[in-house]
Parts: sequence; structure tokens; C-alpha cells
Amino acid sequence: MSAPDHPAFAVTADAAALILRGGRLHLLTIRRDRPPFVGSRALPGTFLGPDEVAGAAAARAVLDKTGLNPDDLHLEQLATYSEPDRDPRMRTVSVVYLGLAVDPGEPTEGEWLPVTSVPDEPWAFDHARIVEDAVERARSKLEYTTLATALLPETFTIPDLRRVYEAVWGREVHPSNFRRKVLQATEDFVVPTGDHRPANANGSGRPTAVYRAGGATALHPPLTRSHT
Amino acid sequence: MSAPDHPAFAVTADAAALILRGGRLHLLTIRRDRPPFVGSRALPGTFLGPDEVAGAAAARAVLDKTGLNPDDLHLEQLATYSEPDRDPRMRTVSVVYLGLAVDPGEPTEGEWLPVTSVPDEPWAFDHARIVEDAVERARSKLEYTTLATALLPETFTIPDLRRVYEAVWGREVHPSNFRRKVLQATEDFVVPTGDHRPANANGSGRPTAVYRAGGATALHPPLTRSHT
DNA sequence: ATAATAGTGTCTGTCAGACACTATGCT
DNA sequence: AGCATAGTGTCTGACAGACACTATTAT
Repeated sequence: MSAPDHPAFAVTADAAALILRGGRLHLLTIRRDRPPFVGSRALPGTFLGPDEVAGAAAARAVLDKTGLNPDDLHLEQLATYSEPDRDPRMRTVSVVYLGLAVDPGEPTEGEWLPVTSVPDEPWAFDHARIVEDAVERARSKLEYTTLATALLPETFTIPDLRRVYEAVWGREVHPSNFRRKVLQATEDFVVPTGDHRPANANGSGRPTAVYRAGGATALHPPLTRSHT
Repeated sequence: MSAPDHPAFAVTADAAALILRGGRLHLLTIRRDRPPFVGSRALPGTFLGPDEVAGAAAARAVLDKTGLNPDDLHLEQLATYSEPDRDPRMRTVSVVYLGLAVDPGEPTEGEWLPVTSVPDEPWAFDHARIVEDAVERARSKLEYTTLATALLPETFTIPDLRRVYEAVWGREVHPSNFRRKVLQATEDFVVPTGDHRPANANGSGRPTAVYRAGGATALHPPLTRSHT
């Protein structure tokens, strides 16, 4: 298939899949069960099939291990890593995707790792760097897109949405100002369903209005995480 | 080299290289001189060498055709395209870079094409879509990064910088407000050299202060192209 | 009543666009 | 003087963070 003028490469699609659990961001990781890097933590990934687009392969890598419904996984391309020595076995180019979903419970293989607890244990390949890139991408995309709703179920409350921002950004967000910006600034970020739900498990607290994600994808103006 | 469990791919690095010429944005294009798509317009690109990182290959593809100095070409990864049928010859994955530089004059091969004049002629492969993605990326990155200086020589004036924004965004920018935001809002976006130069070729007009790019890479707050 | 949380109103400072005005070169 | 362009000052409205206050549930 490959002629002498273009060397052959192995191509993988990997995924940095994030969920919210217990108010903290978690990343899907596996432990490698074969060389190289046996026992090391790694991102789920798969070799690209002969007739497969990279995004589909990345979805496959995540869905195989999580039991998520394909429609509930939001994937977008993060970057491609092509350093010649990044895979000791062979020359491998990895197209990495950022994935966002609602917590589907424990994976069939692997573990949801809190992203704030930086593990001392080493990562396989260059995955430590990729994780950093992925988390930073998620943080910045929350500022100017409606991506946060991908971490929430179909219906949610404004405080739920605020907790997503707090978890991803790792800082508190003022409730009243957040509410104002979400509801007023960007048209169609969220739309009210008319329903309400209890404020918390105890039942205390004023009931909360329920919303769905609107059609907007970009936030104008952005929700800045800069100052304060 | 490739075992049965991972198919082999050809990998290319392509570049959407942009310059400013005559107040308009131009894109480096070539005409294909061999199948497939003989005679069609295409982005410069090259197969990735056996020990070459994709960014280096993209730089090589541009430098080979432009005579640019490597230090004068700003490259950053745009996206990777992996649709199975995008190259009729073989299965090809292309890592595409966005390139920005100062006008180096006519290329040794190819042409600087004004990006506003959408040519009716067809593009090779999926390059038409890639060009759209690249231009949109450039437009949005000018909002929140200091990327615009990559299209200017080492020293430039505030009106020069404004004309970059006008060319890339395709709209006028208010001179006085632009100046205020560049100089006040973001620390170290540009730094004055102390020199001045004539306002225009005629010599008429107040002389202009000269600046260099500062160390900043991100703009806080961003320069919005939204309203008005 | 008190606790807990949602949600509203408002004060104040900053920054946006808009634009009048001044500065400095040339012919 | 008049033209051309750079650069300053300022008005006004929108929006930011901050925070006091009200609303609605439960115990």
C-alpha cells in the first residue's frame, strides 16, 4: 500500500475524557497491561481502523470502557502528537480528542481519576503532557463556548452549571453574577423548562428552576475566569 | 515495521501560510503537478519523514517554496484531517498547521492568493475546507492572543498593527479605541522603540511611533471583533 | 425562629464604542 | 492655509465584581 516515497506510520486516536463527580473533575485513565509502560497510567486509545475517521476511533476507545451512550459523549479534537520517539515500539502519530460526558459510573476497565490529585506515578508515553493540554483546553473553552453543558445531564439548574465552572476552573464563582451573565448576556445558552426541583437532598433551601441547554455554542461575551 | 494489529498510514504535514500584502490577507497555494488533482489548487504539504515531527515537516513545506527564514515563520497546529477517502491514492492522515509570516515576495513555486477572492476553481483533496478552518482560526486567535505581530516585521507602528486586524477580520477598526486597548489593556503586547517614522509614502501626516512585539502571548481582555 | 439555598436589586468602577479635538508632518 | 495622518481627551452606556436583601423550602 505504501510506496517508497512516504514512510508508513501507526496512527492512534486517544481521548482525554472528563466528567464531573462529587463536585470535582475526573479523567478516564487506564493502566497498561502490556508493553511498553506496563502498569503505567495512560489515556484510553486505539489504533485507527483502516476505514475509520479519527473521531470515531476516539469515541470507540471511550465507549468501550465506560458504557456511555454514544450520543452522551461530546468529543472534539484536541491536538496531534507526532514526536518521533514518543512510542518506543514504532513510529506512532496520535490524534487526541477531548471528551466530555455525564458520570456513567465506574468504567468496565480503568478508573475515573480526580484531575486535581496530580499522581506521582508516571504516565505512559507523553500522556502526562497531553492531560495538561486537555485540562487547559477545557478550562479555556468554558470561557467562550457553551461546552459546560456537556458535563451535565439534559436538564440542570443554574447552580449545577455554576458548579461545573467551579470544578473545572478550580475556583469559586459568585452565584448572583454568574446567574446574571448566563441568563442575560448570552442568548440561548440555557432555556427554562418551567420545572423546579428541591435545592438539595435535605429538602431545605428554596427550590431551583430547571433549564435545558439552548442552541448557542459560542458565548458573547465570554465568561472570564481571569481576575478576582 | 507495522504489525497486523495496526494498519499503516501515510502522514502528511500541510500548511495554511498567511501573509499580509497590500492590506489584504494572502494564502500560499500551489498547483498540483501530479495526480491526483493535477492542476488543482492545493496547500503546500509534504509526507512526514521517518524521524521528523509534524511541525518541522510543515515548516519545510513552506520554507521550500517561499525563501522565508525559519525564524520568521510562526507555525501552530491547526487540526488533523483523517477522513478515509480524503486521498484517493491511499489512506492519508494530514496534520495541518497555520502559518503566519511577513510577505517574503513571490514564492519559488506557487502563488500568494488573496483569501477574500474565493476562487471558483476547485481545490485538491479537502483543502477548501481546511482553508476555511485556517482563516477562521486566524480570525479568532487575533482576538485573544498577540498573534497579529507574527504578520508584521520586527518593528511596526500601531496603525500597522491595526491594519493587520482590519485585513484579517475584514472590517474597519476604530483607530483611537484600538490604540487605547493595545497600549493600556494588555501589558507588554507592544513596547515602544522610541523611534518614529513618516506616516505614509507622501511624507504627509504626523510621524508615527515605532513599536516592537512585547513578551505577552495572551490578551486580557481580548480585542473583540463582535459588535458594531 | 433558624438554617439553607435560590434568586433579585443595586452600588460603583472599569471599559466599550463613538467622536470631537489637538499635533505634526507635507505641499 | 490646507491636507493627511497620528494621537489625546471625553462623553455615555454597558457590564464587571461585590454584596445587601428578599424568597421559599425544611426542621
